[in-house]
Amino acid sequence: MPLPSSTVENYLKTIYKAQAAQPDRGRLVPMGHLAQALNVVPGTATTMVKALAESGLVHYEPYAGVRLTPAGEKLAALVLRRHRLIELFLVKVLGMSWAEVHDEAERLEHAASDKLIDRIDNMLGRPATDPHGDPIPDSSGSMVVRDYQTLLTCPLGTPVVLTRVTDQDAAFLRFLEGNSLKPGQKLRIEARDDAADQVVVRGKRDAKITIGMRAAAKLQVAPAEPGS
Amino acid sequence: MPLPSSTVENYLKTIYKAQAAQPDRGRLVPMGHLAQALNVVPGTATTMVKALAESGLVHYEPYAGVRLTPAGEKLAALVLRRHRLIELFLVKVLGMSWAEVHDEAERLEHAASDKLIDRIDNMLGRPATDPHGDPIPDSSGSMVVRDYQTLLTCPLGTPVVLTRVTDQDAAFLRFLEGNSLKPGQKLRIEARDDAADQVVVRGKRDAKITIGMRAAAKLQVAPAEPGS
DNA sequence: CTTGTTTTTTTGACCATTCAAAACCCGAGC
DNA sequence: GCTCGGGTTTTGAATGGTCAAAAAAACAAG
Repeated sequence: MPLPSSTVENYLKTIYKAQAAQPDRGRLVPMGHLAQALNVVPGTATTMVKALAESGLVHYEPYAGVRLTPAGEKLAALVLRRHRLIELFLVKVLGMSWAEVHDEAERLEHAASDKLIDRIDNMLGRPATDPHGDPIPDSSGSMVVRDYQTLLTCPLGTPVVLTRVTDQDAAFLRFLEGNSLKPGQKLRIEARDDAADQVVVRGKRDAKITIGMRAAAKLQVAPAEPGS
Repeated sequence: MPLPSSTVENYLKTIYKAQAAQPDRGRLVPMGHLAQALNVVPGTATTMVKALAESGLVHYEPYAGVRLTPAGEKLAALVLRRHRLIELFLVKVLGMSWAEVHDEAERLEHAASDKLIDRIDNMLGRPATDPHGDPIPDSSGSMVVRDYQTLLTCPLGTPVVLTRVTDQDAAFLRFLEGNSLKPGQKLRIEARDDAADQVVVRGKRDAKITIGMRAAAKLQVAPAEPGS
């Protein structure tokens, strides 16, 4: 009943993201994974998750893992909503860099009221995605999840649009920014070489950028609209 | 050494404001007053204040009270800075009402980084006061404290400008807003009647507003600039 | 199966913050 | 000076979140 502490919000958010990241979205998230993502020892995660289960926010199976209940999922989505709207706001309105907004939003997301969030949402024109291309849940906690290809899986040669970057690491984002690799950017894959761990893309003004496969997997793309 | 928790920040801020509110700015703030302002029982305040004294942020005299050290004063001023810049930002940029920004800022002030605050400060043009007319400390923690008259003490008849409202109560602020009593508004005191507990003010477009003396004491004014 | 490794849970402890209530101090008035 | 009462401090306990390390369960082979 009482409003969730920021710790609880962080647990829910982390479980949510872990669930979304694994292939089968309904599978249990192992405790170890959760603990690592939250930077706590496994025992701490166990304790906390049991409390969350107590309040009906997660389903917990000892020695197996944890999964959000519908209630927990909604709460997590609202935290994500706050986080992503704040990120976009910081970039669009305050002119902050793509790379530095994550940490800021990480703290502000627990302090911003629904009223403030709604005002921000409104001011930004009810956006669908944040600066990284991550979808923003609406105020009821539902969002449109789209499955994209990555630079590893998309077809060679055909034009695509960068839609989403699934890594918030500041250094990585700065690298991308330096190469104009931001959501919305049109690209074409020139070559992929497994052995050399290379993906070669043509980006802005046909600039050639070569990245490794692990990085390429973090860049999601959609087929380019023909009419643009 | 570690960054202060929001609890610590709140204690410092409250002591700061209590010191500023009492006639002799260097006097000790009694524990009871502090506890009441923070909504904790006196014993809690004692415990916390002893810890603050331990870390050199306050000077504490048992059974007498507490006062900020220079270090504590600086920290408190920076919290106030964050609070007031956030309030002004919410009003100016997000179009929120004067009356509702206080609570929001109360939480955000503990989550906003220096970088963000500086960006806000910059965007607002390094303002000197917040929406209530409270002065905003600069990034080094110093601010210009000006002593104003109040509607109780200012001369009758002569034009004055409302400069500061020393009460954050939302209902009170809504009342003021409804009567165009916001900082910057030109006023003239028409009459004061101790017995009737009345102060009669001519405000915007000569509208006549009558308020009680306790309220009048919360409205600070400066002599109106002749050239306007 | 039994052994060894990995993961998870349990246990006991700690820190920050808080309250309730008992004990204490101190200045006002007699 | 003594006493009373209000403010203050102490004490003991609770809560939320955490860790370290011991114990237990699950898993993967041989």
